[in-house]
This record gives sequence, C-alpha cells and structure tokens, in this order.
Amino acid sequence: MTETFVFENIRDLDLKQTFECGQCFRWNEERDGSYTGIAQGYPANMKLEGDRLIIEGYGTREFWAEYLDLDRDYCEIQAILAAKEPEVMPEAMACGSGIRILCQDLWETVVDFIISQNNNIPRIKGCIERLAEAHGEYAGEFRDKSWYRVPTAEKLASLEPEDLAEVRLGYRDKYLIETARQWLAKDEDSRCDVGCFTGVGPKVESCIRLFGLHELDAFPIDVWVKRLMNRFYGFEEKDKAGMDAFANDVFGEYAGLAQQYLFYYIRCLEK
DNA sequence: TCGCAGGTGGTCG
DNA sequence: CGACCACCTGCG
Repeated sequence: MTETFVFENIRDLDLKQTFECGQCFRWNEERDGSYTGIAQGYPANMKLEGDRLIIEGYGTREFWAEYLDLDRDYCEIQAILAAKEPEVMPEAMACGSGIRILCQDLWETVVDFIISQNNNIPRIKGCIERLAEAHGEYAGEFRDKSWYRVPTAEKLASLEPEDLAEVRLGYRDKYLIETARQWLAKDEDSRCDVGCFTGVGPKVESCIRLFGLHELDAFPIDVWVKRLMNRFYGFEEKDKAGMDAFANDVFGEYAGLAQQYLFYYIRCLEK
C-alpha cells in the first residue's frame, strides 16, 4: 500500500544534487523533475515543490526523514566549512548547497561501492539493477514496474561467480561473493570495520564509511578528487597522503561533506 | 580500434 | 613500503 508523505519547510535539499552526486545509484529523474527509486526495499517517488517535499510510495514518514537526513542542519555545517576554508568552499557550496548525505543501508552500500570500483556510473547503475532483478527480494509494484531489493548477504554468499555471469559485474563478482561470506562470519559491530572486506580498498572504504555509516569525516579520494585537490589546493595528484592530512586538518569532522561540495563544484565548472 | 571509467589485489624491487 | 599491472565490461 503506497502512501504520500509531505514534509514542510524543507531547506538545503536539492534532489538532483543529492541523487546525482555519486552516493547512490537507484534513483532516476522523471520528466517532471521528480525522482523515482528504491531504498531498503521501499520504492518511491520524490518531488520538491518550493520548500515542500512530497514523497509517494512505500516506507514510513520516519524512514524517509532519516534517509534524507532531514533533521540535520546543513546550513550550519556550511557555515562551519566556510569559516574553516574561506577561499574555495563558499563558491563550491553556493553551487551544490542542496546536497545531503543519505543515510543508506550498510550492506547495500557495501555492495554498491564494490561494484563501483574502476567503473562508471551508467554501468554501475545497470549492474545494480540486474543484480537486484536476478537475485534480490521482490519489493512490490510501483509505477508500472516490479521492484527488487539489493540481494542479501545470505543470498550472495550462496552463489558462485558463474551464477552472476548474467549481471556482468566482471571481476567484481568474486569480490561480492567473498565479501558476502566474510560479512556473515562477522558480528554486527565488526562489520563496521569495512576496510577488511575483499574488494574494499581505501577509496571504497571511505565511500562506505561516508555513505553507509554516515561518518561525515570520511574523505574518499578518487581520480576526480585528485584533480580537484590539484586545481583548488595545488596538490600533486599522486600526493594522496597530503590530501588526507589536508582534509582532516582543514575540514575535520565534515570532510566528507566538503568533498561532496567540491566534487559537485568541479563538475559544474566543467559543464 | 583502443583507452578509459569515481580501484583493488598481487607481485616486484 | 611504493610503483606497476592485470582485470570484466561498455562506450566513444
């Protein structure tokens, strides 16, 4: 049974910026500017009309409020970041002030970002959709479409790489199965130590910490961030350690959000 | 055609 | 350790 949830007085939220900044892969823009997608098994459509957010779909009001991080004051965080780094951040935040870090399910985030490695966004999205359709739990009908969840760790652990051939994950299929088995062997607390899973290196680990554990100080460094750190702050692109230290020293507890603003900013500049 | 795309793991020196 | 390099796949 679908419902409609309306949130009033929404500030600092832009659906395009939030859903297309690379943190999630299952939301797609409709012709009317709304977004349709699925989170934790709840298909929905979201639309922003002025400062009114209208969500039609499954789930609960509480779930969507948490998912979109609606209770956090992003304006305050922006002020803090502008004070810490007044040279580039104000302009960057003016460009992407509606970015929010979603509160995504940890396991789904692990799966998404293992798939994301050495890959591009259109193909990542295709891989996740095929994976969900082939092996995920049925999540219901919504807007003339059958929806499926990202497969559970139990399901993926039971598969062999050949079972995932149709999903065309490439060499990442082995990582996913191995990580699912490692996931099941851990208790809930030690699963948060995401760096020890197969196929999770430093970059993917930072993404999972930021997007799956909501650790806002995590600072993922990929090729784009290397370019922007070079362009905005003069780092050599190979100087990852220097970038890490800079992020920690200058941006501190909100380094991950700073990364998102800068990331969105450099892509705006290149358009 | 071939390099590359929001990297990682393995292997050298 | 740090520098290479293979790796699935699809697109320009």
